[in-house]
Amino acid sequence: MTAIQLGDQRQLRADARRNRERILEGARAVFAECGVDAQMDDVARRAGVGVGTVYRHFPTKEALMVELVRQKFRIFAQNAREALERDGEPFAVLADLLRQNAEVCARDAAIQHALSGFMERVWTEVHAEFEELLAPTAELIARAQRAGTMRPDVTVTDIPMLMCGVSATMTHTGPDFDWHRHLELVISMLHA
Amino acid sequence: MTAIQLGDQRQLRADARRNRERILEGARAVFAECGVDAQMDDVARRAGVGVGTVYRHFPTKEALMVELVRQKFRIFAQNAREALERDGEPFAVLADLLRQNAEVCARDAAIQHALSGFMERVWTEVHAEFEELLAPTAELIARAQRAGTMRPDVTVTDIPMLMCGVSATMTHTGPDFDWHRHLELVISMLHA
Amino acid sequence: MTAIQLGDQRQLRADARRNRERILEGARAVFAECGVDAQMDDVARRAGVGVGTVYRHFPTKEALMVELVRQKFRIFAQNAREALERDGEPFAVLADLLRQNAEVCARDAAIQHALSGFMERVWTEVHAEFEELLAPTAELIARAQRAGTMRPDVTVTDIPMLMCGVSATMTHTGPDFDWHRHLELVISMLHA
Amino acid sequence: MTAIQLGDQRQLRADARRNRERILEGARAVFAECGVDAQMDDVARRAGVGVGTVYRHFPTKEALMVELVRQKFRIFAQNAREALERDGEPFAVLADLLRQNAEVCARDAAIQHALSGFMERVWTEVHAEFEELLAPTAELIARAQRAGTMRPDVTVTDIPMLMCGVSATMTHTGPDFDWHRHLELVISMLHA
DNA sequence: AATGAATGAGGTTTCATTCAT
DNA sequence: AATGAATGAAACCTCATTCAT
Repeated sequence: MTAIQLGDQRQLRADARRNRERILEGARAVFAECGVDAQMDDVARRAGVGVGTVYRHFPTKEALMVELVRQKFRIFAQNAREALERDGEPFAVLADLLRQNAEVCARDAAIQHALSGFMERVWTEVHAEFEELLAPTAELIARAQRAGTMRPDVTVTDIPMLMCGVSATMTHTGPDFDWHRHLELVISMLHA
Repeated sequence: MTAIQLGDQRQLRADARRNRERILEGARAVFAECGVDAQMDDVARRAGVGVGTVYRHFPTKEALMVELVRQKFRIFAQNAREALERDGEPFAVLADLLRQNAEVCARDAAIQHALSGFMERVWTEVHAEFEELLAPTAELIARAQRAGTMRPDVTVTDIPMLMCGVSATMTHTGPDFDWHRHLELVISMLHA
Repeated sequence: MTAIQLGDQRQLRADARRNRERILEGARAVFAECGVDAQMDDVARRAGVGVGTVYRHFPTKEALMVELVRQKFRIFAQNAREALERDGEPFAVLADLLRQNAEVCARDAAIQHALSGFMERVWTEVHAEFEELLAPTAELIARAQRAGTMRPDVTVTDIPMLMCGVSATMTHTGPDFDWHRHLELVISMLHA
Repeated sequence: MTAIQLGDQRQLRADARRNRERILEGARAVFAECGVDAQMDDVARRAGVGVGTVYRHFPTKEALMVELVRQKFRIFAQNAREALERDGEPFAVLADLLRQNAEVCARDAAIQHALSGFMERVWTEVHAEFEELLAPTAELIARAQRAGTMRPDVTVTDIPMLMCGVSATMTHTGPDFDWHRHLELVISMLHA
C-alpha cells in the first residue's frame, strides 16, 4: 500500500495534485462514455498518465469510483448549503436544489450504474459526505414544512431515495422515459 | 446458430423444455445472488446442466438475461390483465397491481442491475411484451381518471418509469432506504 | 463401439447404405465449403440426418475424413486402371490420367487441408487403396519409359508426391497461383 | 486495442523487445511441434511469459501466425538479395537460393499448415514482404534466362507456387515422400 | 435404427492489478 | 514519482462425442 492516502490532498506536491485531478476528470469522462465497460487503462489514457499513476492515487478501481461519488456528494452538499442562504419561498428553494443536483447527476449518470455491484461499500465510504448533505437538506425541509408548502410526512432520507429513482431513469432509459418529467412528478409529490 | 428458437417452447421435447425451465430458474437464482458477476458456468451448475446446454437454449449470456426480463414482463402483463377483471375502486385496483408487480420485481431485483449495460437491446427485444403490459395498464388508468380518483395528467408510460425508480431502491440500497415506502409515496402521488 | 464396420457395406440394409452415401456426400460438400471449420453438425444437417446417425456410420470425425480420402483414391485407382486399357502414346495416356485425377482433386480440394493434422494415420488407413493406385501407375510409367517419352529416373512414388504439390496450389491459393499451370509444368518435367 | 504496433520494434523498451522475440521463438517451436493444435497458452508457456503478454504483442492468434510468415518471407527476401550479389553461373545461383530457402521452410514446416484456414488474409498482410521477395528473384531468373541455362517460359510467380508444392511435401509426409527429391525435380525442370 | 439434446474439456481473449525500468 | 509492460485468473463460448428418447 504505497498509495497516497485519501485525506492527504493538501500535502501532495503541486504536480501530484494536478495529476489526481486529471485522473478524476478522465474517469468521469470515460465512465460517462462507456459505463461499466470503462477500463482502468482507458481512464489512464484519457487522463494522459500511465496506469501505474492511477494506481498510485487510487488503490483499486472501486476506490476511484467511490471518490467520484464522494465528489458528487460534496457538490450536492455545497449546493444545499448555498440553498440555505437563499431567500424565497422555502419549498421553491428546495425544489430548485433538487433540480440543480439532478443536473449534476445527469452529467455522469453512468457512474451510478458502474457502482451497482458495491453500493454497500460505497455508502460506508461516503458516509461523512452524505451526512453533510442531509443536515442542510433537513433544515430546508423543516422550513418548507413549517411554511406549510411541503408534505409534512416526508423525511430527509426520502429525498435521496427518490432522487436515486430519478437518476435510474437517466440510464435505464426506456421508451418515452424522461427524467425531467420523473423529477417534476417527484417534486409535485413533495408539495403540500 | 443451432440455438433453440425462443418461440418454440411447445415443440421442444419434454426433457428439453424441463431443462429450459431449470436454466431460467437457476439463472434467476444466480443473478439474484451475484448480480452482474454471475457467470454462465454458475447458471449451468445451479440448473444442474452443462454449460453447453445453457448455450443450446440461449445463444448468448445477454439472450438469457433478456428472456428473464421477458418472463417478468409477461407476469406483469398477466397481472395487469387480471386486474382489469377485478371489481372495486379503480384506483385501488391499480395501486394493488403496482404493489403486486413490485413484489415480483423484488424477488430478483439484481437482474435489473445485471442489465445495466445493454438496456437498449433489451428494450427492443421485449418490445412486444412491454406493449402487452401497457395496454391493460392504460385502461386501468383511464378508469381511475374517469372515476376522478387519479391524477389526470399522469400517462401510461409514467408508470414503468416511476416503477423503475422504485426498483432502483431495491438494489441501490442506501441508508434508511425502503422500497415499500418509495412505492407508497409514488402511489400517493398518483392519487387524485 | 456400435458403429458400423467399414467393410460392411454389402450387408447394410438398403436405407442404411443410402444414409451412408448421403453422409459422405454431405461431408464432401461441407468440407469443400468450410474447410477445417466444418463441423459434424453441419455434415449431419447437409446430409439430412441427425448427428447420431453420422456417428453410427463413422466412429469419429477423422474416420469420416479418412473414408473421403479412401473414396478419392478408389476413383484415382479406377481411372488408372482404365488408362491401362487405353490405346495411344504411353506418356500422353499418363499425362491425361494426371489431368483427370487433378480435376477430381480440385472438386474438393479443401479436404486435403482438413487432413493436415493426421496425415500419418490417414496413410496407414488408406494403404490398400494407395497400393491399388500405384500398381497401374507403375505400369503406365514403365510403358512410357520404355517408349522413351518419359524421364527415365522418375519413380512411381514421385507421382503422388508431385501431385500433392499441385493440390497444395489448389487451396494455398497465393497471388497468381494457378494449379493448371503447376500441373502442366510438372507434366513437362516428366516428359523425356 | 492496446496491442503494440508491429512496426514499432525499435521504439519498444529493451525488455519488451526481448519478450517479443521470445514469443515468436516460442510460437515457432510450438507450431512446429503441434501444428494447428498449438494453443496460445502453450506459446506463452514456451516463451516463458504470461498469455497476457502474448496478447499485448499480438492482438490475435492469427496476427501472431501472420508475423511468423512475415519473418520467414523477410529471410527469403534477404537470401534472395544476397544471391543477387553472388558470382557464379546464374542458374546455379538461383538453384542454391531455392535450396537455401527450402531449408528455412523445413525448419518449421508445420506453420504452413496451421495457416490453412486463413491464407487469404495472410497474403494481404504479407503482401509487402512478398513483393520484396519477387523483385530480386525476378532479376535472378532474368539473368539465368539470358544466359540460356533456364527454361525461358518460367515466370517469377511460378517459383513460389512450385516451392509451395515442395513445402507441402514437407508436412503431408506420404510413404516414400522426400522433399529434397521433390525440390531437385523442380530445379531440374527449371533448368534449360 | 435414428434423432438431436446434453455434455464439458478446452479454446481464445480480457482486464484489474503488480512491478521492473 | 511515473511509466507501461507483464501477469494470470477467469470470462465467454465451441464442438466432438455420448446417450436418453
